[in-house]
Amino acid sequence: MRRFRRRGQGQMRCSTRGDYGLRALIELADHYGQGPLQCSEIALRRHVPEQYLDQLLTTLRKAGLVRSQRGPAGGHELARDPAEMSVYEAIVALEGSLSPVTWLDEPPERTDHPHQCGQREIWERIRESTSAILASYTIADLHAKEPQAVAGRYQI
Amino acid sequence: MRRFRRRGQGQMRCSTRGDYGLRALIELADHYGQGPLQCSEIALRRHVPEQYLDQLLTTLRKAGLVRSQRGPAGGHELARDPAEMSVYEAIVALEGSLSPVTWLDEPPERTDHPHQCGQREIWERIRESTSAILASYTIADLHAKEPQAVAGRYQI
DNA sequence: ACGATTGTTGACAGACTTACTCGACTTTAG
DNA sequence: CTAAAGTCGAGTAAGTCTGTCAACAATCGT
Repeated sequence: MRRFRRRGQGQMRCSTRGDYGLRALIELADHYGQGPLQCSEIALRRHVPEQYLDQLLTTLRKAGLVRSQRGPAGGHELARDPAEMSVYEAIVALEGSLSPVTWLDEPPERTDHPHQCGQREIWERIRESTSAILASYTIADLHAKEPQAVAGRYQI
Repeated sequence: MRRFRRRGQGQMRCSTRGDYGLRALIELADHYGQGPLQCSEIALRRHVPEQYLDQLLTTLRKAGLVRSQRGPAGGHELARDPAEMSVYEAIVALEGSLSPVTWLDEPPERTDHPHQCGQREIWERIRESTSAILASYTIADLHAKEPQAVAGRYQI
């Protein structure tokens, strides 16, 4: 016997990427159809570090969720109606695979541990239920639920 | 605009702790009622690093899932019938909170970002469905599903 | 009494991830 | 010309994950 270590709080987590990215999408949903918003303004209003948000917007653009306009008075806007954009798409773009265990994305043959076989079914069910829940919400849903204090302008 | 970085594969993950710990519990279930098993033997048969497994067994013992016997011919055994031990208990003991986002474990008041409010409902539903799935399996279920090749003795 | 085995505690290391920041240069559009 | 986004490449501070190593105590069978 040797030792053990304190446990942090949680596995299966969503990082700040998902959180910040969703905040940006909600802010964009708030301005949908009213022209592009600049990264700096989104960052200011949603309390996200600007240069970090920049990376996230690039990710979202490459995933086709956001369109960007260069030049003065340019900025970012939603590529589609927020009611047609699921939270699932956003989270997958921002966070990557939803697999709770890394080996779940690989075929069972490549998993060299027959000792964990019984587990595969469990984690697959969890992944599916997680996906289904995320897919059942749209960006518009989140936008609609947000408190008015935040929907107002420039709450610092 | 600045840059962004390659994304790894996945958030919301279960680490090797959960995997290894479950393997150990399955092995113990295989010997349930036949006296204690030593850490070294479990490690050998389930291909888990021995000293790491040691920590995990300590964690499982403190959570009341495993009983340990000191002295020669000592070892570890399941504290209860594997059919009465849920995978949920094991994973919570091994991995900690099941919250997909850290702030979910804190009360909404303490969450100082009203910008993420709409998200709380989503992540809570995911946590609940994950818990329900894990709670619906027992260690005995996993043990029963395991291929015979593994259930045999000393496959190296 | 001896030896095998677990219990407890503390330190540490290497690889990776997360959350960022900074700088330099390019492209687009008013 | 300038304001904005696009692209590329570095780097950092902190934390986590997966372990290893060492010392010492407690328990039990022989």
